[in-house]
Amino acid sequence: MYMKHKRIPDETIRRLPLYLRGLVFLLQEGHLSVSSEKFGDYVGVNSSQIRKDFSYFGEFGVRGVGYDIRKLAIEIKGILKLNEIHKAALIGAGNLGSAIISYPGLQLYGFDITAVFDNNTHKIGKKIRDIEILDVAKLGILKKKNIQIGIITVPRNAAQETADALVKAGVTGILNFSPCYIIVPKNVKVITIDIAGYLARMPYYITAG
Amino acid sequence: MYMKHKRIPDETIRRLPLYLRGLVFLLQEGHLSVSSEKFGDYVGVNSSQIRKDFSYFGEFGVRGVGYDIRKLAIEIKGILKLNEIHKAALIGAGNLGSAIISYPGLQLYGFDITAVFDNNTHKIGKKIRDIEILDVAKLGILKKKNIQIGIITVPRNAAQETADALVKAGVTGILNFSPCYIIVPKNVKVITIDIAGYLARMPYYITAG
DNA sequence: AATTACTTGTGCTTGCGTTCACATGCACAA
DNA sequence: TTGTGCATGTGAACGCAAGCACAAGTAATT
Ligand SMILES: NC(=O)c1ccc[n+]([C@@H]2O[C@H](COP(=O)([O-])OP(=O)(O)OC[C@H]3O[C@@H](n4cnc5c(N)ncnc54)[C@H](O)[C@@H]3O)[C@@H](O)[C@H]2O)c1
Ligand SMILES: NC(=O)c1ccc[n+]([C@@H]2O[C@H](COP(=O)([O-])OP(=O)(O)OC[C@H]3O[C@@H](n4cnc5c(N)ncnc54)[C@H](O)[C@@H]3O)[C@@H](O)[C@H]2O)c1
Repeated sequence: MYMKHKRIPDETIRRLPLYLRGLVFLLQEGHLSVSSEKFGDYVGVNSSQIRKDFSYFGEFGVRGVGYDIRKLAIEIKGILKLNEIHKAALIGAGNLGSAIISYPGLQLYGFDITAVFDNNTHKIGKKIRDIEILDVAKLGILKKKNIQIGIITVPRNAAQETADALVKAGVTGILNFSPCYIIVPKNVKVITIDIAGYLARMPYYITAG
Repeated sequence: MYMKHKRIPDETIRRLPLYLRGLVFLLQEGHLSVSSEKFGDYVGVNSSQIRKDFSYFGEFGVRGVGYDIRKLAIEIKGILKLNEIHKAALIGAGNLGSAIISYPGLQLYGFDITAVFDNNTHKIGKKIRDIEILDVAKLGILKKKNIQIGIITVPRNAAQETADALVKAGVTGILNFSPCYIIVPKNVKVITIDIAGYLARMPYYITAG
């Protein structure tokens, strides 16, 4: 893959999964190629923004024609390192955790939740979607299983200790749904999704005055 | 409330719920006042960023002393229009929808999901957390109930039609969990949370090379 | 070969957001 | 009343991101 020497904006990285998803669905709808203009309308991003985002990584389109959807999707998968399956572990098999385990949408990006943990003795040993819930004390097996990604869906007050345990088990990427700031070594990436926080902005936007 | 004439950055609005949450939890831990430095460490934001964010709305602190947590929380609630309870409707009582209905964390910001809809005849009439699931065909009652906020947790291919129905029912703010771009009139605010998209960035960050 | 229609890739401008650095102001003590 | 310590509030500098506008390149037609 041809690579530019420029710094890549983090906002660009943030949009790439959105683009990839859009391309996959366009393919499913029977399209084979698309212009930046049409694609921009489809995913809700300005067309020159899209062209610029791609330009950081190479020249993926054909002037006067547009982009080959299949080819572009492969390029983006490569950039995001989504070419191979990524195994992930989920800690906290509660309401949200169960929903995420059952969510087929993660497959689109090549993710597979292959290990689930909890500390509730009533839940340990049971299964969700054919995956047995394990005792969180056995988190150490992630190293053996070579799992690098952890998803935290435990209550807020258990989030930091869970993160610590994940790091100890060799995890280098954490997706955190608990509404709190988590401290990790700087070689570990944490992405926190604060669902309630998104909703909390709504009244500001929709209330007159 | 004293108001500056400056334009307020959207990123500032995005951080306010985070601040409010941090303040509430600090209060629960017994603190009464906090400095921007300490608070910054607590929520994971640079301290001068915090001071600047507040400065768009007034002078909430005391020089040499810090911020009165209770007072600051009230100010932020006022800015975000979270002083009164906001009723919300949720469409799609599936895995994710059920988790969100059961989530107590929305109360912190004053949200109350008072109406739930689905189109599955097996679900209509049943209850989740004492809330009866209604037929989505009856979405029109939102106008009578004066509900302004809708939460979409239906499958992707039903998201746009659900949004259309919500808009028709008078909703002006939509929190959308479906992985797709939704088109609405410009007096309606849509916030889309693409959970899988967050996870999809992880391999880029944690993979060497 | 020349013309037309179309769309990409990108230099440049503009705008937005973050961080620095310090003057300002408060509290408390001597 | 003066001095010391501390933390806020903000102008100014910096850095990052978005969008414009057009040259460059492709395809199809005459
Ligand atoms: N439910 C939602 O829609 C929602 C929305 C936004 C954020 N969240 C956040 O996600 C997290 C989980 O929410 P939930 O509604 O699924 O809660 P839940 O109580 O249904 O589930 C939490 C699970 O974690 C387990 N657990 C508790 N402590 C543990 C520990 N130390 N180690 C391992 N497992 C442990 C519990 O046994 C339980 O199964 C919370 O932090 C919550 O704030 C939830
Ligand atoms: N489950 C997750 O963890 C998760 C994560 C990220 C995104 N999402 C997204 O959230 C949405 C819901 O996911 P889910 O896992 O809860 O799916 P689900 O299938 O469990 O639930 C969907 C619900 O919507 C109902 N429904 C379908 N069409 C409808 C219509 N036209 N009107 C009203 N109700 C309708 C169904 O009867 C069902 O109860 C999907 O768009 C999914 O992509 C889910």
